[in-house]
Amino acid sequence: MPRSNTEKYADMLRKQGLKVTPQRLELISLLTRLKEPMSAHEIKAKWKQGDIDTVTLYRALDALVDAGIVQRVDLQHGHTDYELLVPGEHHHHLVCTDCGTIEDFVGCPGKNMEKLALKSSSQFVSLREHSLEFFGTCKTCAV
Amino acid sequence: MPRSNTEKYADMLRKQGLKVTPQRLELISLLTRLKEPMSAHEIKAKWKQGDIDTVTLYRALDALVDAGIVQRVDLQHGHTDYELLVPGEHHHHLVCTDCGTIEDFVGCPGKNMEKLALKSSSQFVSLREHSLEFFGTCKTCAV
DNA sequence: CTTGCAAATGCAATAGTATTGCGTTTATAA
DNA sequence: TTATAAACGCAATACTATTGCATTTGCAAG
Repeated sequence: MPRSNTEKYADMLRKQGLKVTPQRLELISLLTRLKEPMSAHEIKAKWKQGDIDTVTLYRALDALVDAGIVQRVDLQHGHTDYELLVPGEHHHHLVCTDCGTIEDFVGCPGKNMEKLALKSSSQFVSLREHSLEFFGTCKTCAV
Repeated sequence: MPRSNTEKYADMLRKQGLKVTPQRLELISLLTRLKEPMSAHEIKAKWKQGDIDTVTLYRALDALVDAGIVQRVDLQHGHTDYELLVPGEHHHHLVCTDCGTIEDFVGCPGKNMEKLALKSSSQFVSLREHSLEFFGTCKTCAV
């Protein structure tokens, strides 16, 4: 990760009152380079600087999620996946149920949908987030 | 559960080549009456006829999901929730992140969204399903 | 109604995911 | 440089879900 990028994320951490630790920086670095949702287990396996404790990893992930730097994703794999949250650029995923291929979907009409959902609701006054994932078949698997 | 309803689901099971067992019927009955997504643990706790083995419950749930009678839902509770799938009436949920209140959202523009997602995709040829849940604050919790 | 058998169940064991408590280390502000 | 709250690492454990196998059962064929 280039120094400028590291500094960018370090600033984001400090702004949230979080300490800048080697573990958190490597975690961000990993997520930046991989650019695909990853489970805690996968992240641990890819760890470069020695090893990271599972608990520390989960706590670091929690912290980054709270700070709005990372988001959780459920791709129906039986565990939570994590990915870097590019500010201002919110996206979802297309998942191939055969081979697991993942493609990003960036054209989500999020605000409109939330408006629609709120309008039809009798109990809710505000919506902050939504999850949206598509499941189907990719070219390669559609014989 | 009225007899006619029981027979309806029994038929659905038989049509899928599945046996009609007391456990599966009580499971469907529970889900029918509760009408809110429930975890396997919650279902087990609500079991009337004696007790159901955890493994049997998970296998029954899997079978019903495969048969298109039940669907899995991820409400970010750290586990899978299950709910009855009313045929032809697909819906999503609004979840209050404070108190856990759940409200159904029925006006999902599913087909349109899938079309949109497919159009923007370079790797996918078909989409079969999607997950969509909203997270926000309900009236009661919005002081 | 009986019977045969594949499907379903129950139990024990275990895998996988995630969290808690606590003593030690470390980032950072004073 | 130092004090301290935050973060870390280790051990233990909780929770969610699955596998293997012996037993039971739904149900179709006779």
